[in-house]
Amino acid sequence: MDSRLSGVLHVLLHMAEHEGPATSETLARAMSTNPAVIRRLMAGLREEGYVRSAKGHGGGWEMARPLEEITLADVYRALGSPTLIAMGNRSEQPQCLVEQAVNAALDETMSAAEALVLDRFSEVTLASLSRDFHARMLARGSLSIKDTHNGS
Amino acid sequence: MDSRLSGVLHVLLHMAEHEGPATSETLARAMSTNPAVIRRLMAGLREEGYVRSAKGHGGGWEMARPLEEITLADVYRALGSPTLIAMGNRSEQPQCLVEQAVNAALDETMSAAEALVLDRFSEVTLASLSRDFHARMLARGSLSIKDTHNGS
DNA sequence: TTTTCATGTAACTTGTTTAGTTACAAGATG
DNA sequence: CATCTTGTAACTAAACAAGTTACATGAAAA
Repeated sequence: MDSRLSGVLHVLLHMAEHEGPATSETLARAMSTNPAVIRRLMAGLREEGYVRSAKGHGGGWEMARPLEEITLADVYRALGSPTLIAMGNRSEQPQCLVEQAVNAALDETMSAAEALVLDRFSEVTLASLSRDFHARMLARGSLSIKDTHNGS
Repeated sequence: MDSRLSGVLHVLLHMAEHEGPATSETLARAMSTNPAVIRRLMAGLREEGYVRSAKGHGGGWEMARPLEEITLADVYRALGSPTLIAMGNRSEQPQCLVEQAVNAALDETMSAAEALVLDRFSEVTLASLSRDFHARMLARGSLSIKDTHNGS
């Protein structure tokens, strides 16, 4: 199952907590994955201007805009709007009228579900996710993000 | 992409139009696929009692209940409730509080979308799909289902 | 200027899932 | 008993995300 959105949000919040630029290496360790995966995930966000990257000493990744100004819908689009719905039609543009009727019914429902998701995404900012994270940290009694992960 | 629901609905409506039992062979031709695919698709529906199958001469597939009594939700469940949403979490039960916050936000949205789909499915019967199909047939001026497919 | 660090990106491998295919056993009808 | 049809397992093919490896590019430090 596609976990790119989940992954990239995780990365972004870690970045936001990080003092100064965070390298792909650092982020990859926090996510138990590979630096190249981080770079691949972030490519679209960089192009859209949500994050910045720099090469060489002291380089790495930084937020380029405030968390308040970035919604989940922005992040989702920056990933290339990957498929949300797992069920599709057997064929688009079928000649068979039976299949047309089936497609019409399913399309209507799936479009509504997709619209619902995008609506909600557009109403959640990275800042609100960050607030939720800090609330969880208080609830647990952790003082730093470093206490909060052991590889995951 | 998973097109089993689309496929099985297509099969069911063809079956409903068919005089007497329809063989897997016949249905497979109408769907441009293989008889074994039809049998595999229908296995769950047979177990749930929505369709009947018979071996030997004059055998094949028939509806076991009126179209009016079968909803898309019934069919969906008979398929084993395959995944509706294509995006998931990187890991369930993460230790990382960042990931917990991300998961919570995504889960909430995805659950809502899934509930919306299932709600709609439960309100659409095979009979209503069939009515839509017949309306399309009238609109096109076809007199028989046989005019409506050339392999699809 | 040379070394080191870090990103950018392509290519390949792996794992998972659906669809399609083949083959054949089991059972029902003529 | 011959034929038809389902039931099911096993295999292949195609698609796709994720992980991995490798190396070119470019920036900072020594």
